Parts: sequence; C-alpha cells; structure tokens
Amino acid sequence: MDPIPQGLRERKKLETRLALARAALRLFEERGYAATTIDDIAAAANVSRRTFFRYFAGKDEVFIVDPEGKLAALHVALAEGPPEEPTLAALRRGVVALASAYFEPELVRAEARVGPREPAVAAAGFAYQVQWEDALAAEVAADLGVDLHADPRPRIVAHATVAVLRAGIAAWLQDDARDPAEVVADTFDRATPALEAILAMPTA
Amino acid sequence: MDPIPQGLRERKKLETRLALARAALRLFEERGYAATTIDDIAAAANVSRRTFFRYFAGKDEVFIVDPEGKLAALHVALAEGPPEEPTLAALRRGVVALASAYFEPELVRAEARVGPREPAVAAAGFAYQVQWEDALAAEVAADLGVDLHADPRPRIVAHATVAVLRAGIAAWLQDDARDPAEVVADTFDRATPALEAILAMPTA
DNA sequence: TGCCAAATGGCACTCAGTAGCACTTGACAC
DNA sequence: GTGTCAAGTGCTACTGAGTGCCATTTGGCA
Repeated sequence: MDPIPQGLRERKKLETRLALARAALRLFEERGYAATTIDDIAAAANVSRRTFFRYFAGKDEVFIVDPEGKLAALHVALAEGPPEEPTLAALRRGVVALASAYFEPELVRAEARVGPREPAVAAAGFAYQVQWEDALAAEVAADLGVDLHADPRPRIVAHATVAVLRAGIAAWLQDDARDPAEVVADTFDRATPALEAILAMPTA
Repeated sequence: MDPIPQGLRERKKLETRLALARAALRLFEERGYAATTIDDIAAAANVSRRTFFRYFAGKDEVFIVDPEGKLAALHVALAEGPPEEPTLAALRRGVVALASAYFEPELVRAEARVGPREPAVAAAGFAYQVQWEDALAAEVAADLGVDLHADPRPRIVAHATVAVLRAGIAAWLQDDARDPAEVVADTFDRATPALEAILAMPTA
C-alpha cells in the first residue's frame, strides 16, 4: 500500500483494513481459525459484517491485499522489458515487482504467523501464487517459443522462481531491516545459475 | 485407487465416488461452478447431499481422492531409502510415489478440464501440493543439515520438484498410453542437472 | 453551505458444511 | 438360510459464509 495515503478517506480505509486484520490475527491466535466467525472479527474491529466483505474476499483472505493489483503489476513488469532481453531478466523484474507492489509488512507477518497453523489461510495465499506461476510460465514459454503443455521447462522454472520469491520473503521476515524487494533480488541472483540449468534441460 | 476393489461394498463406494465426480464434471461444464449446488450434484448422482460430504471435503474438492493417503505415501517414500543415499534419490522416490499412489485417471482428467476455468477447483488441488512441498523441503533440509528458514535451497528445490511432478502429469495427460509414474520419472531424470544446480546455489 | 460520490450498516436471502439419529444393506459367523 | 454387526445412507435441523439491495452517513469539493 502507499506509505502515506492522501486524504482522510484513504487513511480511514487503511485504518479499517488494518483493524480488521489485527482483530483477525488476535482472535485466530486466541481461539483458533474455525472458532472465529466473521461477526467476531467485524465486531472486534468496530465495523459491520457487511463491511468486512468490502475489504476482504473471505475469512481465509483476511491478510491478503489486492491480489488483482499484484497480478496486474506482475504482468506489467513482465511486459516492460526490451524484446531481446534474456528470459531471466523478465522473471527477475517480475518477482521484484511482486515483492514491492502493495507490500504491507504487518499483513505479511500476520500471514506468516497464522499460516503454518491454519491451512485454510496458507491455501488462500497459495491460490494467488498459482496465478503468478501461470503468468511466469506463459512468459517463459512465449520467450522460448515453445508450447506450455509440451515442454516442461516453463512450468518448472516458473515454480522455482516463485519459490525464490517465497524464500526471499522468508529471509526478509528474519531481517526486517532490509527492503523486501532487495532481499528478493539478492535471492534471485544467487539462484540464477540454477534457473539457467532448468532452461538448459533436455526437452525430450 | 485399487484397480479392482475387493467386495461389493468397496465397488459400490468407488461407483458412488465416480458418479458424484462425473455428475459434478458435467454440471460444472454445463452451467458453471458457482451455478452448481451440491444438492444438484448429489441429485444427479442419486445420493443425498449428506452423502456427498462423506466422499468429498467440499464442492471444490470433488475431484480429489484421499489427500491424506497421498501425503502419507509421500512421507513413507521419502523415509524408506538408505541413510547415505543422494538427496535427489529420495525426491525421485517421492514424486514417483505421488504419481502412482491412488492415481485415478478419470478424476485427474476431470480436474484438468475444469481447473483452468474454475480457480476454486484448481486452488483446492494446489492446496495439497503445498503439503508436498513442505514435506520435500523438510526432507532436503534434514538431508543437507541446514535450517529450512535460513537456507533458501530446500524450498526452491522442493517447489521445482513439485513442478516436475505437475509437468509429468501434464505430459501424461497428452499421452495416456504410458504409465503416469513412468512419465513423471522420465521428467525428473531430465530435470536432475537443474535440481543439482539448485542444491549448488551459494547460500549467502 | 450544499451537492455528489464513496463508504457503511442493516436486512434478507441462498447455500456450504456439520451434528445427531433412524434406517438400510453388505459382510460374516453359525 | 438366519441372525448379528458394522458400514453406509437419508433426513432434519442448525450455524455460519457470502451476496444483493437499499437507506444512511461521511468525506471531498465547488
């Protein structure tokens, strides 16, 4: 999210979103995910149940902000390079874009705390990750000029790239001081030889 | 699933499961996922709504069979090698086990047809994939003697390995004639140099 | 100050998912 | 065969997720 929202309206929205997420985090840890209703979360955040759904798509996505915007940012990042650039350069821009776009540290930390104990929360986050993998795989397939269904390399390198992103975020969680995009970029650079080896895989 | 269930009871169970999955596949394609209720599916399969939930955990998992059993099979496969074997040997056994255990071609094809159009169905399948990635990552971390949260390699190689599995299944979908486990094993073998390159990643 | 649009709250509704209990039907011993 | 047991099933009732609609409030702006 923007670090300093413009008007009062935008500031209040951010405040409401964080209040809902904080309430959910607290309640999930106090009594568990299943035992917490959306009514509970909304009441704890002093808004109506109806408002909860105006901020989040569901109980399992209460730590996820604007997934459509993130996917759009990924697509933009993949498309904005020069036509002749190496395949990996586009992937690097993609993961860095995901790590910077709309990055809300408090929600990332909340998901990292609740996710391991509540599979539904982890699965919700993972569902969007699949879209990133699809976008990355399509980019690689187009770049190599191969069929996504016949050649395994685009999918494998896409999965590995998302794993790099997740590993980078995990490293950032251990060390808040650095910028998440920078940590992810570092991780990607160290993984580059491995990603190149995937692209060098024999195709048949 | 077992190709030839033992008694009448077991055969009827398999029949009911497939009837539900077939009805769901047909209805999803006819009128879409959201417009299909579980009542519709159960009615089309001539069972009660209550029975549907005795076979599947939810509408989004109507093509998924016994995920706990698959995860257990993975853990068994990872554990059964000799202590000194190479890390990749255990991973190979793991994905081959996943490709063979409880493999029901009709349901795999159904999920492949509906998944791309219905994100909820795809997400349900991928949710279990996360557990496999966790298991594989833990295996690799233990094998390398490193911390899963500090060293990115276990997660990246685990993601890539699951991508190999998915790519193998995708290849099998294009060519039913071969055994799925065999196709996955082939894909894994071609990816081996790339997986080794991931393990060779600099750690800091 | 007054208008407009965004945001919210409340209500009513559908449907997913669960619990409990009664009933039916394979499996198996005799 | 016959009886017994357990697995599987149907039915009913309930909670809670998620949505559509409309009235009300509130911030942005002329």
